[in-house]
Amino acid sequence: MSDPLRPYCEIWLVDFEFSAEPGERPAPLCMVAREFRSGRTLRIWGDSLARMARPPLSVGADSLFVAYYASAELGCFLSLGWPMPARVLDLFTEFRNSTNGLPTTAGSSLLGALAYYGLDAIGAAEKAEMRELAMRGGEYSEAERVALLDYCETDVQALAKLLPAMLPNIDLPRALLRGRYMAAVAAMEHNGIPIDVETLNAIRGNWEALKAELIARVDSSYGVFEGLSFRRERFAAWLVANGLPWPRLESGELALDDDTFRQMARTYPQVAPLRELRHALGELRLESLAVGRDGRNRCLLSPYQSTTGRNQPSNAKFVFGPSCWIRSLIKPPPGRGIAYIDWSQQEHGIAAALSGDPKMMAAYTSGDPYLTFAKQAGAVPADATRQSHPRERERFKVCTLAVQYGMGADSLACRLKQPIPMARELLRLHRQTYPVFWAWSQSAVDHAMLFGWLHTVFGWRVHVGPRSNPRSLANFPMQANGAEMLRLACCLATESGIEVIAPVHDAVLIEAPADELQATVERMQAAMREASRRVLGGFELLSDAKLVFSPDRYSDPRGEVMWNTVVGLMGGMRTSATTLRTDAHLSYLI
DNA sequence: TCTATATCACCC
DNA sequence: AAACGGGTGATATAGA
Repeated sequence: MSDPLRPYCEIWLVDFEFSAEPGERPAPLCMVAREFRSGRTLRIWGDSLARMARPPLSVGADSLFVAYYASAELGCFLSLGWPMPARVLDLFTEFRNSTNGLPTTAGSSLLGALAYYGLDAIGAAEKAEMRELAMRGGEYSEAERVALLDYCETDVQALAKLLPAMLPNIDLPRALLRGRYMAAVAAMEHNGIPIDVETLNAIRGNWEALKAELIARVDSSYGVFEGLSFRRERFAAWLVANGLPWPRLESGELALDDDTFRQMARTYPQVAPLRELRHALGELRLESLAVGRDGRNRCLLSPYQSTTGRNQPSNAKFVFGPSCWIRSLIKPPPGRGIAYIDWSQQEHGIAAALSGDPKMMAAYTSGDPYLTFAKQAGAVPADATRQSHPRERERFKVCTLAVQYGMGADSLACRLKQPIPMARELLRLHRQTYPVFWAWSQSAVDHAMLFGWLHTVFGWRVHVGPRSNPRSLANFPMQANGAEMLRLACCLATESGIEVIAPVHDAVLIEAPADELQATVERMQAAMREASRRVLGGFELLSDAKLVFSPDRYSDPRGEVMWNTVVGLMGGMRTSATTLRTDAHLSYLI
């Protein structure tokens, strides 16, 4: 059997220990690197690393860089100003890919992978102790340095055992494509997202007071809060006292979701203020947003974490995690600009191209897939526009999105607020209009059931496990190939020097000097077109770009009202406690 | 008092 | 029996 590693002159197994404060770049403490074949081992403490202009190991295309969760090691490379290795094999990613969809007994950590392959490892307790020592930062005694280097070396030894164990099941060319993305991740994490720290701190500092004030004003006529907490029992008592009926969940508990509140507020307007209060209170999570001393939002992007291979950064730490009004905190520094560029109807385009359905491809290419679907189905005349047939367009749009998620007629009817037969008819029209797509979609589910797995065009795999269902399997080719496309676009862009500062599932955020932003956006869009061609066998997806120049801030239309409300209230609280500015959205509250 | 679970809100 | 894909996280309450 041929050795896939033979083309590589050197194979370096690399691990860093580093400290990582929230929002900061990793600060390397030490590095251990071992050449796999010769066993030659480098053990280098941080101060020596910092003096090296280049890595003390070969990183050219004839060498292989092997790590577990390589974005961490490559982040240390970037902190040290070192070039990225040309060939990266990330065993974390490959372990995820080999177990994806199956229940893991010991997680996807290095220890989990060792356990999975029946390899011995140091104890979890010892590992935790050393991680703590590394995270502590500051000065280290000679004994502590030796202990950290020894510990770092145990992880390299683990790599040395893991590599041969995993190699027979690794498709190396595709693994290298996945590893390549870890370098892009390191670059994006290194860059971070510029944040308006002054406003962030103002909101953080005033939020508790604002919450208490809002509750005090509204709850005086309800008495359903205890401190800052809504109490179900108290609300139930209020309902009884006021003679209001209220929907309940199957479990018998009161239904407290916003939709229920909205519907009930129509019949019983007296609950409307309570609804707005609950809505406003539930809107903020800023305490954990990870912003470094340079005012940039940085956190682990957690590549390959989701089943479909998407990144899965912490919603609490990442500025794109919480509700979208928080994004108004994104603000390019003086002299610079940012752009949010997203593929248009990415999953629809993927479904069209990979299924090869000619009508669906035509619908995508038309620029308005939803209205074109309505035309193809004969529901609107050929000269209809989104102005002339807005209702029909909306119905066919919701239907198109519903199909991507495997929605049934009942749920679609509910979403459309239309009778079930109408939803059934829409779904029937979709099947009738796009028979090639449906055959392709069904064949993916059949393949999964027959073989027990599915994979993307570049080999990201999901196994049929206890959490699989026909809808998630049918959705996998669209979402997972979308993730492939984003990863490739991030690779192409970061490698060509574009400052990509965040990936957002079907979009990227980039930054550039203000006078170069327009040109950089065009280069990014070219990279996104190329990525779509590579994934979709030549089919090009379109993208939209939104540019923001300093001193403006990023803003999402869906969050503008809430942002203005919060900033207005904050301004009022700082200047005068009695002259809070009013806003239509929170008119009940203030 | 701590933890597990259910529910809900938000994102693409 | 359930019927909307992939997620994270806060909160309220029940149970140990």
